Amino acid sequence: MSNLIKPRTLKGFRDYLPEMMIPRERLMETARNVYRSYGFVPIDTPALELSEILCGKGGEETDRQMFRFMNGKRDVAMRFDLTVPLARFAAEHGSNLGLPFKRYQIAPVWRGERPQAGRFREFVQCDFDTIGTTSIASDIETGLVIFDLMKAIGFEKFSIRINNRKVLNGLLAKAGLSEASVLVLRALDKLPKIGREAVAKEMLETTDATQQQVDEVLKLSEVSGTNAEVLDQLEPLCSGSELAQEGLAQLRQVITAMAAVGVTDSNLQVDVSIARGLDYYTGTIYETFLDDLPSIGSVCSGGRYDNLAALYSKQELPGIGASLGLDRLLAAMDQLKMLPETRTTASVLIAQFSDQQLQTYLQMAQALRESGIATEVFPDAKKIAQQFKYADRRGFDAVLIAGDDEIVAEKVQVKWLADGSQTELSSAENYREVTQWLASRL
RNA sequence: GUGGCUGUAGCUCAAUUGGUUAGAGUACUGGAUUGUGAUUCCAGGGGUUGGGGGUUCAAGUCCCCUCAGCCACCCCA
Repeated sequence: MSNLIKPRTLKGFRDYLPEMMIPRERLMETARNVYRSYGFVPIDTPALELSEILCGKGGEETDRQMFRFMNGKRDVAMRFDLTVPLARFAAEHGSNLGLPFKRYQIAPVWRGERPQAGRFREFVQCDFDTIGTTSIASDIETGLVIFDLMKAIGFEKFSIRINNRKVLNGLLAKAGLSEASVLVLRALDKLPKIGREAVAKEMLETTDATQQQVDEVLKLSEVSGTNAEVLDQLEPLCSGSELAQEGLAQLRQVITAMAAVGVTDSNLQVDVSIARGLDYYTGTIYETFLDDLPSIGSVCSGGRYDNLAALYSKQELPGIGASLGLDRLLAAMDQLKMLPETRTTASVLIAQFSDQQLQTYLQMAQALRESGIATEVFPDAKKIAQQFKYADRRGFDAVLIAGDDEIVAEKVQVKWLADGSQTELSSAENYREVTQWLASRL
């Protein structure tokens, strides 16, 4: 009869072991560095907010499936994204921020959705947004940040899909389908997945559109080819709609500018079917898929919005931003076996021969750390074979060996684990030779 | 939130038509090898078969509930 509590985590919530957490922290650092390289500044906001802030006046939280509960008499909820809190933040601190304002925020969010591969109830988003400007330069920059981010993480084969809501909205208006735009776009979004026929069927079933109107919209499904070709094919479709033409021109500008900086068709594709994302997107929209694992979904999406803080402020706040799904990306990298099996944060292990020499080892370790080399001293004077095994399993780069013989001779043996080579170096001058040798190879 | 599939050592999997003390590989710990890691050999620890209930002389195998994972919706990172 056991009254122990069974240790377990809630559905969609997970623990992160070192082999997962080490690359996870590295990803966050990479994102941070890329954002900073464009001048984005960090902010943070609370995990918990008043429900009315997160779901608006009507309290229509049905879609978002957020974690919501009463805290005494307060109706509160956990944030489900970082964009809504940014809107509140901007409205609250607007006058102090100065515009344009570029911020990044790397933080966990919570959604009560049913989990699946790459979909969790708690996951970290890495958001970056530029608010207070409608310039197309921000649209371009957003695409470049996504590109840099993916490259910096180590991806070559990825596709940033780009579209413009104005093209879509213009064409819908032209076809007389503005009323049903949400439903029509939702169906259109499934085009690559379920095909033209199924999309047409869904549109006819969920809206009161006529066959003719549906055919009109689905002319979009016929465009194909390179970005230049797609843009040219869209030209006649957009004629007659000022809005659509404006969107098309913006699309062209972004594509051209990104190409000028080296982002080519292999990583950036115009995709007229992408429409999703929150309802508030009004211009350029981005989604990013991994060519080797498209089923995991978009790992980085975003877009332009006209008025972010409409719920909280009378001041109009246009902007554009996107969000990297860190945990989804990590799940994808895990599936693609892209994660190193490193289980150490130090690169050098100092073997311990006898506890009599512990001080020597500590001094040695300190000397290495002072030159920026993360070093671990093995805690027990165990058999040397076991200490090597430990170093090998954890993924250390090198083992330092200093037994009585070496210490007397003022020498240190450095064994490089990758190739098994061993070098004897002097321990004089506070291990200068050792630190230099290591620094040159790490 | 709706519908479906799955669940056996840390991991990958076994276990005749329900039939005795649930096995193997690998990983882990120690030894062979008292100063050298991916080889070899030996030994050891680790499972109330996700949890609970039911049917049966007998359940890892069948039924129900629950929890978790996965898939399709929904939605989205």
